[in-house]
Amino acid sequence: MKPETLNFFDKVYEVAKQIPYGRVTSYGAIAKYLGAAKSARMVGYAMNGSTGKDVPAHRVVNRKGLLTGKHHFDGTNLMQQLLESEGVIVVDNQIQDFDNVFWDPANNLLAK
DNA sequence: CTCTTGACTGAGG
DNA sequence: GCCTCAGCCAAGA
Repeated sequence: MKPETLNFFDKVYEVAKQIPYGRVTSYGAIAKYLGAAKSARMVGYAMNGSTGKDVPAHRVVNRKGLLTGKHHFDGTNLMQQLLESEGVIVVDNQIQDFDNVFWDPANNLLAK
């Protein structure tokens, strides 16, 4: 099947599932990997339906490492707790040492 | 079909 | 480094 066979949303889910434990990435990184760097917002929009799809949406944050999507989780601090459970330091909805835990799909699914 | 909204990003001040 | 503006594309009303 061709990549075009998959919907944009499905592609986002597939990439999100590839995020290793204790790592995070940004919407833009995923969007760029999918060839839709201009559609970073669509990634977030797609994640809207990620709940209940085995997609670690808590590992996806904006380029600042800020947990912009935490409001979409059940609890108010659920997203932060999930990240901290994986060894990611989160303070005030923002990931600490972001560059260290950042995971770029284009630099791992391809190069690696 | 048109308008609004949005889990974003980059550029400019 | 922070704030504001504009561009981006898809889905829902």
